[in-house]
Formats: sequence, structure tokens, C-alpha cells
Amino acid sequence: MKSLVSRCPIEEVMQILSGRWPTLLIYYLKQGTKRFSDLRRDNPTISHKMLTLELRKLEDAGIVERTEFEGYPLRVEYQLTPAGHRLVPLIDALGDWWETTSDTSAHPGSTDAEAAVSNTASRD
Amino acid sequence: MKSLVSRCPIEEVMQILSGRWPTLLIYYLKQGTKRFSDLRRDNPTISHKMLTLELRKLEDAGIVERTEFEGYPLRVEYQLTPAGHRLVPLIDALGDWWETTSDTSAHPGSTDAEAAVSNTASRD
DNA sequence: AGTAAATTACGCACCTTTTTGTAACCACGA
DNA sequence: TCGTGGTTACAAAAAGGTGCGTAATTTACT
Repeated sequence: MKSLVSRCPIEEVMQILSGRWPTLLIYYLKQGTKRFSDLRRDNPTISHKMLTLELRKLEDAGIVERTEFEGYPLRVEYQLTPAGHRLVPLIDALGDWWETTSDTSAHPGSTDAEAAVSNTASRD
Repeated sequence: MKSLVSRCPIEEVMQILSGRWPTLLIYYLKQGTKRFSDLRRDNPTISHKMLTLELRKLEDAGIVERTEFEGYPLRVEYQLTPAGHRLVPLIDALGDWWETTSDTSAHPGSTDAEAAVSNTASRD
């Protein structure tokens, strides 16, 4: 399924972090332990299926740990592994870089003609 | 153009860096100025369409600068902007993080089950 | 000399592949 | 029956590949 055979570690990380969900999920999970339904509440635009898929991917990557509790309505908890926690500041650094760049002198001539992406009114 | 309407800068960066090409292209561009055809030679599996699209995206993001020279067979050169150069170590850090983590016995994506599934015989 | 071909960096249209969404279903016990 | 976490099948959408056309000028062939 995901035997990454790329010569370059960067390619491998990007394979895991690419897409809109991985970093978002990590962002929410750094707040602490979350259950499946918590994460769905955190970002309501992710579909049930995507959430399972992405969580599985992060699990396989050793970023997230899944803990299943016996019980009536089956409870599962997700949390960052130590490696996952070490990843957080690196992701944050990217965010900082972006803020700095857009701030200073990056893309000046932004013809933001086709901006208008529908904002799904979720909030932080 | 960075007309991304997300509340979170991390989401915005990931929108740019997601996929297999952006970081690869940055990787090659950090070696210096490259022409379109150079980049195609650097990684021959990218199609000309993808290369133009990705370069355009990186340009809009202020990571890459495009210089067009007048002339017969039209020459165009690409190079990292200062912001692009500042991005490089951050990406490298992700690569380092991945190497470190995979080292500490995490998630080698190859559970024997799935290893059996895909034999990497003739894969592009 | 005249015409055809090649070169470089694309744009565009068409088609395939991959990813993602939708929805229905499973199990369990209150 | 509901709610939990999850799977599967199918449909829609997005990503990506292929190949042709274009510009302007040099070179290659006849």
C-alpha cells in the first residue's frame, strides 16, 4: 500500500503531509488526546472516510497513536506520538515562513481575480 | 497568486508544497538557476504540463522567479527567490525529522501483509 | 535560394488515473 | 433505536499524461 521507495526523505515526508488534512489533524491533536468524533467536530468538512484514511496514514507514519478502549459504544483515542510532537514545531516554522514572506516582499502583483474560494465557515 | 482563503498559514503553505513536485523542484533549484529543459532533465518523470503548472504555482507563491529572455527559441530561467532560499532549510528539517523518526523504530510502512501485496517489479 | 525541420517554453483539448465524497451497512450494548 | 468507529461500493471530482499547435529564427536539405 505505501512502501515508499524514494531516495529522498523529503519526498517521503511530503507524501505523508501532502493534502489538506494531515497538518490540520496534527494541529488539533497537538492540543491533546482526541476521539474520532472530536476530530470530526474540530473540522466538520472532513468526511468520515477521509478522517479514517488520514488517521490511518498518520498512524502508519508513526505520527499518531491510536488507542482502542473496550466498551459499549467502542471508544478510540488519538494522540500524537513523541515523533509527532517533534514534528509540530517544524510545521509551525513553515507557517511562520509563509507569514513572513507574504508580509515582506513576496508576491506583490497578486491579481487575485479568481480568489473567491467558498469559505466553509468553520472556525478555530 | 496567494488568493488562498484559509485562516491558517499552515494550510496555505501546505497548499503550495503539497504533491510530489514542489519540494523536488525547490530541491533542484537550490542548486542554482535552471531552465525549463534543465528541470525536465533533472526529473524526467514530470510532464511538461505539470512542470509549467508547478513552476507557475511556485512563482505565484513567491518562491521561484521566472526570467524570460528575448531570442529565437525563447529562453526562460528559473531560480529561487530569497524567500525560496529561506524555505529550503525548513524543508530539509522535515527530511531530517523523517530520517530520525524512521530510525527510532516507528512505522516502517511495511507490515508483511502489505509488503506481500505489492511487489515493486515494474513501477514507474 | 527556398522550403522544411528543429528548437524552447509553453497553452489547450482530450482522456485516463487517482483521490475524495456519499451513503449504506456492520457490530455492540443501553 | 441510537451512537460509536469503521468498512465497503459506487459516483463525482480533481489530478495528471499525451499529443498537437505556436512563436521566431537558425540550420539542413535539395
